[in-house]
Amino acid sequence: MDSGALQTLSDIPHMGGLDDSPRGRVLRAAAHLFCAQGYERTTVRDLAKIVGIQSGSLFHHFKTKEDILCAVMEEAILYSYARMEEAVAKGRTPREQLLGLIRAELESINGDTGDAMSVLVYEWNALSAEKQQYLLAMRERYEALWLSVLEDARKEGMLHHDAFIWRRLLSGAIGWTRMWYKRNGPLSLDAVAEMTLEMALGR
Amino acid sequence: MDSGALQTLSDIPHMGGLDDSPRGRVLRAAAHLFCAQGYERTTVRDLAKIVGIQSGSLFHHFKTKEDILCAVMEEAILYSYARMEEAVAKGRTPREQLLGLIRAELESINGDTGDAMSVLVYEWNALSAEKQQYLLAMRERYEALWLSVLEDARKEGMLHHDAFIWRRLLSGAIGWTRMWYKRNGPLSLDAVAEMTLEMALGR
Amino acid sequence: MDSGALQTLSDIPHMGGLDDSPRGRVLRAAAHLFCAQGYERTTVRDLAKIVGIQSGSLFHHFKTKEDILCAVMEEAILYSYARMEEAVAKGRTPREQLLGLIRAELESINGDTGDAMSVLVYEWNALSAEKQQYLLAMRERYEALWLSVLEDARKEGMLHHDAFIWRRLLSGAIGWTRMWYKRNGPLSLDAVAEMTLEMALGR
Amino acid sequence: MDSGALQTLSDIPHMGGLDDSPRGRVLRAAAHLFCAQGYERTTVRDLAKIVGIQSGSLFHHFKTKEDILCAVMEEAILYSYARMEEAVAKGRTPREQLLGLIRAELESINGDTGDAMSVLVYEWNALSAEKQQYLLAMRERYEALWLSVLEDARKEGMLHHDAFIWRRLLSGAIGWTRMWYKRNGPLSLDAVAEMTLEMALGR
DNA sequence: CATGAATGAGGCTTCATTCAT
DNA sequence: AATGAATGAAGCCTCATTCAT
Repeated sequence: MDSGALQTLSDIPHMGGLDDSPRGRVLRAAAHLFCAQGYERTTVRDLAKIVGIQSGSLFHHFKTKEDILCAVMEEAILYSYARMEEAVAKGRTPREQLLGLIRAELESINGDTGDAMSVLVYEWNALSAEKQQYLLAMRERYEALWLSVLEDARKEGMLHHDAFIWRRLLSGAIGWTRMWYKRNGPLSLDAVAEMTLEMALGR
Repeated sequence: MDSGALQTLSDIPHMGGLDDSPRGRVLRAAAHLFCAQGYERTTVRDLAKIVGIQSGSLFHHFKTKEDILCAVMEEAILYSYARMEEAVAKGRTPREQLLGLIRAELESINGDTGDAMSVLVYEWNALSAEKQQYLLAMRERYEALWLSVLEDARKEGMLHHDAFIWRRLLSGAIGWTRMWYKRNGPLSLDAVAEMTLEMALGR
Repeated sequence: MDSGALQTLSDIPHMGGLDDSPRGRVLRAAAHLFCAQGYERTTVRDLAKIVGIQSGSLFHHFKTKEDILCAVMEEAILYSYARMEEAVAKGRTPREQLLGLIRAELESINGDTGDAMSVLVYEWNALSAEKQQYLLAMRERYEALWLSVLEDARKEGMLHHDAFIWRRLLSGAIGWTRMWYKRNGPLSLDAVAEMTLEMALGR
Repeated sequence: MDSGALQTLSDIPHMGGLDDSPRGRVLRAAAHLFCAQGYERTTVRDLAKIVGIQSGSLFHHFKTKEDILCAVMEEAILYSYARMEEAVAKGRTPREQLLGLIRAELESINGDTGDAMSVLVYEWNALSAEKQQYLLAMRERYEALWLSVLEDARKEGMLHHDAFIWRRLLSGAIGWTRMWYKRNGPLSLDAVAEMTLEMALGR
């Protein structure tokens, strides 16, 4: 989270499915900078410098700075959703599916898409109403996947309360891991996933 | 981008222990605007307008805009800490104390200090390193209170894992309530506190 | 019309009723530069330099560069209209009134408001539709004054054609004087006015 | 600011002697856009889009944007001059020649070369001094033709004043027709020419 | 203490022009 | 000839901060 000196692109993890096209390089750098410094505090010159182009050249690929922000968020949602969908498909029981979901979201938040996921949460207000609307549809599909799995779990008696609220408490707990979880520390992401599941289901 | 019309001060909840001095009025308005629009997107003119003074006059009370941000955060920590301390003093068992803590933090985050608490989390990167250092000491005392209560609970066999990690998962879950909890909805804060405790301790 | 090196404000004629307020100084300089170089080719820094302030300071007095253009045009219309109204009031016969009008418009176009009048004609397309609408109301009142005098002349048998068309031919002839009439030349403005009237009425 | 949707080339009148070579197509589009939006407000991308090529390709035909402007003006002068020369040759008396000239210039200004003629007047200042110099020679030849005919008329007692001044008043009146004359209106160009001649010569 | 005009650095964006393909 | 990505200078405007009144 601490930016230090401005890096070059090769120091930034290769996020999601972004290729080495100019567009992909801009989005990777943007996710990193918007997360580390904040959207407003990141200038288009900062961004261009890391990508290795002139600031004016950014505008061949994106019409405005806000479009870049929006594209970063879109990639975050799409890529994370894909990971979650795969996890749900693999799980054989609601418990396995729920663990898979937790594991997938933890991976999205703490892995190579983590910067973009943070930006999605922290810079939401920087978007115009229209762009919020556009992304909201994607976010709803994302949440619907969670709710369907939690609802299954509730029907099997694993949850004693509303699936909505349970998702929200979980969402907060998982999202917050970004603030403290260290990839190279003693704790594996799988272990965090297990503990989170335990917290969710008791025992 | 613009969150509705700019309000006047009397529409903004009377946060914490802030009196009606110029300083108090500025901090209340700042907490509100920084939370609603973000620190960078809030201009000192926006702020002055709500307070009902000219932008130049702000600088008689605070040296810089960043000082205002820092003061908002400081108030948030101090006031929330006081509320938690009181809750712990009232609790007779670790369980009661933990519920009290959860209830107190939920109140801080969703009550009249909620804007300031949000700013504390969302705008942390806007602070210079020195100011972060200054506030970090207060945040550590704040966390220490949580850890001592959780540690007591763990000693009594109520927690099966590290108190640190449990605090972090709880912290995320509680903090995130700001995104979804509605004061005037069907769910009381006490009910949320109970559910959160249940999640933390199982059963 | 040839700008040469950028001048300082004191070299620019003291147009119309503009006082020495910042606003007045900006408008005088703007009329001069917009006329000499064109609106688009005049930068706000050019303008600020002549006024003797920083470019950012312009925006305390006018919200946008376009607002400055609009204000220049407004002053041109209002001031010229006042001059024409006075001339009409003084004339005792349609012939005298018509000569007075011609004389007044020649003065507006070749005198101290000449830059602003040129800008009004040459930079009309630089205005947004809304601002054009706003000024159009003023221009219509301006033209109405001409038409009423020309109509009186026609009723007295001095004109053999439509007043509308006669006004338009006259308007072109008068406006174009800016391209060739030299104040310090051998020809007085009164002489030009006489010749123009003679052209209009024959004999 | 934006004068309706951007058209395609086939909507633009086929000006003067311009063929369908790339050069001719660019000049036709440029005359139209420079007139409708102004030279500075027209981007080379606007221009290329109407022509149906990429903006970079423009520079295979013209070295700079200013060269395009200059070429438009040059075509305007040359074509209009040719039309006037023909009219003079046809006239048998000074009166006929003068009417022919007026008719020819009205046609140039309100016909298919009208855009280019407007550009010649309105965008003169956009040219560098060298290019102005270059075109000035052509304009002088153009004016000389007028003056010789007016001088003949004066010698025959048809004018009571200086031919120079009479040309200037006429030039203004004729040029200004572009602002109000409508081709499809009730008034023919021949009628306007007659009235203008009447104004010039009296009776 | 309050005002509000002025500062001046810096932000986002546009655009004519170039050049490798 | 044509393309279209890239350049880099320059444009308009914003904004925290200062200071004379």
